[in-house]
Amino acid sequence: MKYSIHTDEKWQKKWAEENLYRFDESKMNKKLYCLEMFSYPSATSLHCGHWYNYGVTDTWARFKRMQGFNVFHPQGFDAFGLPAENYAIKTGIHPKDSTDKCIATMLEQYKRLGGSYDLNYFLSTCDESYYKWTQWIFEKLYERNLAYQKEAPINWCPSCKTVLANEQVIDGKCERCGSEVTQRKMKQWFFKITEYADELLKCIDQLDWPEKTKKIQKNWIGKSTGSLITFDIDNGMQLQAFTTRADTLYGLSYVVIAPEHEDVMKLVKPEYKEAVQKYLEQAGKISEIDRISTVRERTGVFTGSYAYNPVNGKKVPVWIADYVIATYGTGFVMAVPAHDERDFDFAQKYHLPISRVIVDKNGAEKELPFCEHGKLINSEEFSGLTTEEAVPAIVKKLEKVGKGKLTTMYRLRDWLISRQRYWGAPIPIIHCPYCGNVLVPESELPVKLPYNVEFRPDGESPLARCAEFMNVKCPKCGADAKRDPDTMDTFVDSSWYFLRFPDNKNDKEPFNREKINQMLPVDKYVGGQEHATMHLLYARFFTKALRDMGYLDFDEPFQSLVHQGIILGPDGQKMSKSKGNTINPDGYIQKYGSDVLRMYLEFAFSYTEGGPWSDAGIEAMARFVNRIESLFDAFEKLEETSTDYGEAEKELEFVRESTVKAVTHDVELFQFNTSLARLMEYLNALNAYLHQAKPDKRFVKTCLDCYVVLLAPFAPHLSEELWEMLGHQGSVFNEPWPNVNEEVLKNRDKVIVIQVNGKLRGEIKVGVQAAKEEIEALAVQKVQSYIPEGQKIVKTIYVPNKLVSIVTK
RNA sequence: GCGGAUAUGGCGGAACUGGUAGACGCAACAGACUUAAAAUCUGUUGGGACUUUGCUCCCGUGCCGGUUCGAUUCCGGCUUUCCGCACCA
Repeated sequence: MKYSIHTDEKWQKKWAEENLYRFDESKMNKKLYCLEMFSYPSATSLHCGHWYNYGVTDTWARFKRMQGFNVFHPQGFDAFGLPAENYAIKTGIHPKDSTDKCIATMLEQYKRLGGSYDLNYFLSTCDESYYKWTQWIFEKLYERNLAYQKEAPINWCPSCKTVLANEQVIDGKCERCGSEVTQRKMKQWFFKITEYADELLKCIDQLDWPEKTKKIQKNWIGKSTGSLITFDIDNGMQLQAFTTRADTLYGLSYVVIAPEHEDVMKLVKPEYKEAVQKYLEQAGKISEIDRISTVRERTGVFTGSYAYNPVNGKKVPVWIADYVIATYGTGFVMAVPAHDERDFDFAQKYHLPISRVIVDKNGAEKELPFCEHGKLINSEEFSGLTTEEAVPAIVKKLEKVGKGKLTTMYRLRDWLISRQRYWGAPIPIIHCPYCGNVLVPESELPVKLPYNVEFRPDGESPLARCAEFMNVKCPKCGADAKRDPDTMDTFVDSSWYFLRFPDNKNDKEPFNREKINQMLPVDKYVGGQEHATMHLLYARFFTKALRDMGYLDFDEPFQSLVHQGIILGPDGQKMSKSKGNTINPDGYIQKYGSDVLRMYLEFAFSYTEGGPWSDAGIEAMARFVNRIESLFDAFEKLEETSTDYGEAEKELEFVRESTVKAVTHDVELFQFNTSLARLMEYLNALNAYLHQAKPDKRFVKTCLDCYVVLLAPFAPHLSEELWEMLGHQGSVFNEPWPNVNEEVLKNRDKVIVIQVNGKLRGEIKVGVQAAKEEIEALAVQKVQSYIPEGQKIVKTIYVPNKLVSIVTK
C-alpha cells in the first residue's frame, strides 16, 4: 500500500456512510464533551492555526473515544461579525452569501482534516434558528436587569465606524484595523457583567485551566478592597471617594474629580468657569491623542470649591485632573501627596501641601512619597497604629457619622454590546415614544435581519436606513415606534453556543435544561489564549446568569481548558499576508495526506508553545509513514514461522507495554510530541526484531495490532488502512484502547546506577526479585576502587529501580 | 512602572514527585546499495583532555550564590525574551 490523500478520501467516505462518529444520547453516563473554540468562516481556507487546534484536539477526542467514552465532539461556526461585512463593503458581495459560501467550503475542509465530528449537532450563529435564542437571552437578561441602556463615553473606531468594547482596544488602537480610537458619547446597551465580578473571580480557582489564564482573568476583574469615604463640599454637595489607604486620611491635601465626571460643572465656582472650560476641552483632546503615553504629565485645574476632611473637618481644595478616570471607582479621589506617587507629582507641580502621616514599621521617615504600609503619625488618636490596624479603625469612626464604609471595587467594567453594524443579531428592543424601551414579544422572535440593506457604514447603523425594518408598532400601546438599529457584539453569539450544541434542533427553547445539565460542563475546551479576557469571561458570565434565572444548574461552562500555541512562519515571525510567510495547509495535504500534516503538527512542537513551521519537519513525518509501511510490507512477506519465547520477544514485549503506558499518559495531557516519539521508538524496535534471524510471525502480528490501535488517534486514515491490511473487520476506532500489562514491565531486569559522593561510578544489572540489601551489597562491591583511601562508607541511599548513592568520609 | 512566564546541543524539543541531562526527530558527517545521483538502509554526532582512545577522566541546562550524598528541577539575587495590565486611587 501507499498512504496518500486517496486513502483519506476512502475512509472519510466510509466513516460518513457508517456514521461512525455519531453521538449516542442514550449513554450519558460515559459522556465526554470535547470542544474546540469554533471558527469564523473567513474568505480564505483553513489555515495552520485551525489545523493545529482542530486536528490535534481531534486526536485527543479519538483517544477518548477508544477509551470507551461517549465523546461529544461538535463543530460549528461563529458566523456573524465584522470581517464578512468588511469583505462585503470591499467586494459588494452580501455578507450572508459570502458567509454561506465560506461555511460550505470550510465544512468540506473539516472533512479533509479527518475530524471525528458529529455534524448532526452543527450550528451557525447567523442562522435564524440560532440568533432567535441569542435575542431571547438578551430579553431574559433585560428582564432581570442585567441588560441596560446608558449614554456613555464609548470607544469609537473612525475607520470601522463602530463602537469597540474595552477589550477590543489595544494600546488606544482598534484591534482590527489599528486606527486611533476616539471617544464619543452614545446611547449604548450594556450587560451587567460587573454584577458577577465577585463570583467570576471566586470560581476561577476551582477550574482546571492554565494558571496563566486564570491570572490574566483575575487581574482583568481586578478586585481591590478599600473604603468609600464621603466628603462634604462647600456648595452643599456630597461626593464619595474610593481609597485603599484610609489610613492616610490625615495627610489629605486636596481632592480630585475626573474631567469626564458628570457632576464636574456643579463644583465650579463662577469665577473659575472659564479656566475650567478651557481645561476640559484640552483634557478631552489629550485623552484622544495621547492615551498611549505612559509618562504623560498630569495636569489639572482648581474648581474654586472646597471639601471638608471628614476626620477633622479640615478644608481642602477640589481640583479637576486627568489622572483620575471617571469609569473606575467613583471618579472622585482623595489626594495624599506624601503617600501616593501620582498625588505627589501633582502636588509638587501645583504647589499643594504635602504632609507626612506614615512612617515605616520602625518609625523611620523614609523619603516621600512613601507608598508602603507603615505606622501612622500626626493622626490624632490613630497615631501609632499600623496601616492594617488604622484602616478599619478610621473607617469605623467615619461609619458612626455615616461617612465611611469598607467596600470592594472592581476593575472590570460592564460589557458594551451595541454595535453600529449590519452583520449581527438585531437587538430585540422597540423604542416607543410613549412606553420607552419595549421588548419584542417572545412569540415574535427572531427579529430577522433584513437581507436588502445598504450596509456600507457612514457612522449610523446600517439598519437605521432600512425603513421596513425600523418602523413597527409598539407591542404595548400600538403607537408608531422604532426598532433598535444596532446589532449585538458577536461575543454575545459565542457566549452560549456550547449550550446550544447538545440541543441544536430545539425550537421551543434555547436548550433543554435536563439535557444540558447532563452534557455540561465541557470536559475539555481547546482554543487560543487571546480569548482569556473576552470570550472565556463572557461565557462564564452567561452561564452564571442563566443559572440564576433557572435555565441550567451548573456554575462553570468549561471545566478543563487547554490553549494551543501559535504556529509561526518558517522565519519565526507571526504568519501574515503582508510578510509573505503564510503556509497554506492545502498543498501539504495534497502532497502528503492529512495524517502526515496532523502528525507533523503534533510531533514538531510542544502543544501549548507552538513554534516556527518547517518543511523539513513535515518531510520527516512523511518518512515516518514510509517506515511504517515498509514494516508492514516486510511483515506480509514474512514466512509463517514460530520461535520459542526468548530474550528478543521479551524485550519487544517490554517496549510494547512501555509504549502503551507512555502514550496513554502523554496523550491524556496533550503531550502529543512525546507520544509520537514513543511510537517511533516502538517502530524502531519492531523493525529491529523483524530483521533479526528468526522472527515469530504470530508474535509480530499481535505487536502490529497493538501498534495500529495506538497509532489510530494520530493517523486515523492510515491506521484504518493498516487495520484492514491486518485482516480485521470493521473500524479500528471500534477497538478498545489497550491496557498496560504491568507484569511485563515488572518482569524485566533492572539496571541500577551507582554513585559515589555524587559521581557516577558504574552500574549493575539486577533481577526483578533482588532485595534492597542485596543490591546495595553488590553496588558497594562494584565500586570498591572508587572509595577514597582511608575513608569509610557513612551512608548508602537506595532509590528503588534507579540508583544506589554511596557517601564516604 | 507593576504582575506573570521563559531560558537546555547547529535546530525543533525530551527529562515522572530532586536521581544516568540531551529521549524522539531534523540537520551534518561517514559507510552500504547504485555507472552516478536521489531514495533507502547502517553507523557517528554537547564540549574538552589523553603518555592507557577507555564500561576512561574533566566540563556542561542564561549568569552569580545557597540547600543536598546528588539540582535542568528547590531557595535568594541578577540578565534575556515573550505575554498581561498600565494613571485602577
